[in-house]
Parts: sequence; structure tokens; C-alpha cells
Amino acid sequence: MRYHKIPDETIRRLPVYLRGLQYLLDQGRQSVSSISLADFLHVSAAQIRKDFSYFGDFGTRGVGYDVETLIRQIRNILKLSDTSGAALIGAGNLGTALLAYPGFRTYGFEILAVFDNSPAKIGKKIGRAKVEDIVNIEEITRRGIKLAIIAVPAEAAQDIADKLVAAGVNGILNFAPRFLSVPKKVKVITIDIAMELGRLPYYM
Amino acid sequence: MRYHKIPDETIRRLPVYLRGLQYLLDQGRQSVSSISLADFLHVSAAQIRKDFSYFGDFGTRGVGYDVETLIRQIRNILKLSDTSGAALIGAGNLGTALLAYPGFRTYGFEILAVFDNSPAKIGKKIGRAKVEDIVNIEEITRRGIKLAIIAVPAEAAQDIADKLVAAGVNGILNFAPRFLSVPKKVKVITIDIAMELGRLPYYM
DNA sequence: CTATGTGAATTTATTCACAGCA
DNA sequence: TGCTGTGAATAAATTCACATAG
Repeated sequence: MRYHKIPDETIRRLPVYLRGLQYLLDQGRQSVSSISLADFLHVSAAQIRKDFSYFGDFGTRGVGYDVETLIRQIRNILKLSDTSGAALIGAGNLGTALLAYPGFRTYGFEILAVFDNSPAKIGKKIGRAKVEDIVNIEEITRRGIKLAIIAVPAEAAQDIADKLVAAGVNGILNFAPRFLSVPKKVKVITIDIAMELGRLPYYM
Repeated sequence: MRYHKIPDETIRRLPVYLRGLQYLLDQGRQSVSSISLADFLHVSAAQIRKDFSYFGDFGTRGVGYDVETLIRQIRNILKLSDTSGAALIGAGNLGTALLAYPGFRTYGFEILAVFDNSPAKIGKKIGRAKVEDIVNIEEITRRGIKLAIIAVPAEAAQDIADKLVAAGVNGILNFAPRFLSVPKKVKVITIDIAMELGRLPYYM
């Protein structure tokens, strides 16, 4: 395969493929063609083949893709191969919901630490995690955590982001409706619920 | 202005512009140029001008855009002009977090009804809303609610979606990690948290 | 002189269509 | 034969660059 810059859109789709394949694997499916995977995931077959082709020859002509192998390959590309720990900042309703969210495990994430600034919450257990005081946020450095989830009010988000960066985090999943300023080496993905909802009426 | 098909990407950006403009308005800003808005929102100025140009001539050459007028225009385009009611299905942690989410108001949404199937929750008040029994879901027809938010476990999501469609809903914001099959006239936007998180390590 | 609005140029992403391998 | 892998063709989105209006 010749060199090609990998489209961002391709990376965005890989987790979608991964979930679909995981589902097929759970169903006992051994191999899958681009056409049947495409049908299942509501994307085009050519898209799937092209996306995979950027990374190598994963399939077998005349047969299709081996589900288990393909899952492993995608996990490698996305660097989900080994479980990595994440810290959750904010133990409110959203934080609590995230702690209970089953989706993280699929992607090899485990929330290892939870921080909050409310005395009422510090020390309490939520699920398996005990809420720690936000002033000890640099603890994440010692524990080698590189990834954090921000679930605090918008006003506090930038301050928390600064502290996380200082503590060595290089990936942030941000649920606060704010643009976060961080150094280039740190990747932020913001999930802004209202922003998604905002375009819904247009299509209705 | 000649006819142009409006790119989906433009629609996706309008809520981003809207939030930025709202912020500027709160700061007392009266008018804004594409360049300063672009700086503020971290997009390109040409993009902003092109996006707006699809809908008409909103600006004044040599001056810029009137913030208040522009907000009104975007709200019109997105059909956010009058507050519309929404139903929330699922009163778990996520549902509770969504009820407390301040972002909805900005976009003219108000959660008017909350449904759940858990006897422990039915009848309880969460914030201003009283949780109703999911078996009475068709109540939303009577109340003229056209928009719903699904915050139930993945397994239950499709069943709920079917019921919502039957009740006349034509827009769904889906938080369950499942593809929802609905008639073409119904618009679904799925926010899949794990899917966003899944591509974060790739960039780290 | 400033900043919009917009065709044209460019870049990016998707789809087509088919050669080539199992 | 069946399905992948991939250049070539097409479509979509972004950026450029400038004429034009205030």
C-alpha cells in the first residue's frame, strides 16, 4: 500500500466500525464482507474498504474480513490495545452517569479516579470509586493517568483543563459547553449536548 | 443571492456561531466582524462569511454583523424561534443530569415531561418535573410534544423510539449507543459518548 | 478604507468501477 | 466466482482573492 494521509473522517468512523464488529463477534460471526458490514452500519461498502485500505490489507479477496482480526487491527490503530486509566473531574449527575456508563469498557477505558470540590461529595463512594478532593488533582500525575473527563460547570472548565495539563494529561473529553485553550500536544474532544440539539429542529 | 444547496456542515456550525454570538451579546457587544468572530470561535473568517451568505446578506460592508440581528437570523434558520417542549425518556443519572443541563434553554428547549419505567422513580419529582409512567407515553401526543430525548439503556432504545414515533414525535436526541431505525420524516441525532472517546487515544 | 459577499481555485472526502487475488 | 484493494472520477467543503458596497 502506498502512502496516503489518513482522512480525519476515517478516524471518526473507526470506532463506529469497532462497535459494529464487536456486536457481530458477540453474535458468533467469524467473518464479514464489506457489503454486509456496510448494510449493518448504514454506510457504504466502498467507504469501509477504502477506510481499511489506508492501514493495510486486512481482508481476504473473495471472502471478506475476519471479525476478530479486524477488531484487533482497529484497536491497534486507535491505540485502544491496552486498558488505560482515566480521571473524572466532577461528580455531579453527569459525572455519576458517566461512571455508570458501560460504553467506556468497550474502548479500554477505566475511570480510576474521581475528583470534586464539594465537601458533601468528597470521601463518598460512587460505584467503585471514592470521590477525592479536587485540590489533590496532581495525584493523577503520580498515578500516571494521561486522560481525563471534564464534567464540571462551564465556568470551571478552563481552570480544570489548565490543572489537568499541568498534571501531565494529554487527552481530555470535555462535557462543559466551553472551548478549552490547551497546548497543541493535548487533544480535546468536546461533547456539547445543546449544540447537537440545536440543529435538530432544522431537520424536523 | 443565487440558489445554493446548504452544506450539512454549515448547519452543524450554526449552533456554534449562535453560542458565540450569545456570549458576545452578554458582554454588551453590538456588532462583530467575521474576522473577530472567527478568532473567537477558532474557525476561519471566510467560512463564517460563506456560511451566512447561503441565507442572505446579513452583514454591512465595511462594518460587520449586528450581533442581535444575527442571533435572530440564526435562530430563525434553525427554527429555534419559539420555545418548544421536549419529553425526556429515562430518569436515571443521565436523565437527571440532562434535566439540570442549562444549555437547553439557550436553544429554546424546555423539558416538559419525564418518563421512566421504574416504580421507584414514577411519581417522584426531579427538579420541576414529575416522573410519569412510561406506559402513558402517548400523553406526549395530547400535549403536542414533537421532540424527545432518549436516555435509556441501549436495549430499550429502539422500542422507545418506535413508541415515540407512534406518538407523533419527529425529532429525537438519542443518548443510547444504538442505531435507531425510524421513518425518514423523523430526524435522529445520536450522541454516543464512547464513540467520541474511542478516537481520543489516536490523537494523544 | 474596511469588511462583506461570492465566483474560482483548491483541498478533502466519497463513490465508481474494475483489475487482481483467493 | 466473490470480494478486496485502489486508481480515477466525482462530489463536497473550504479557502482564496477581489470586486463591490457602505
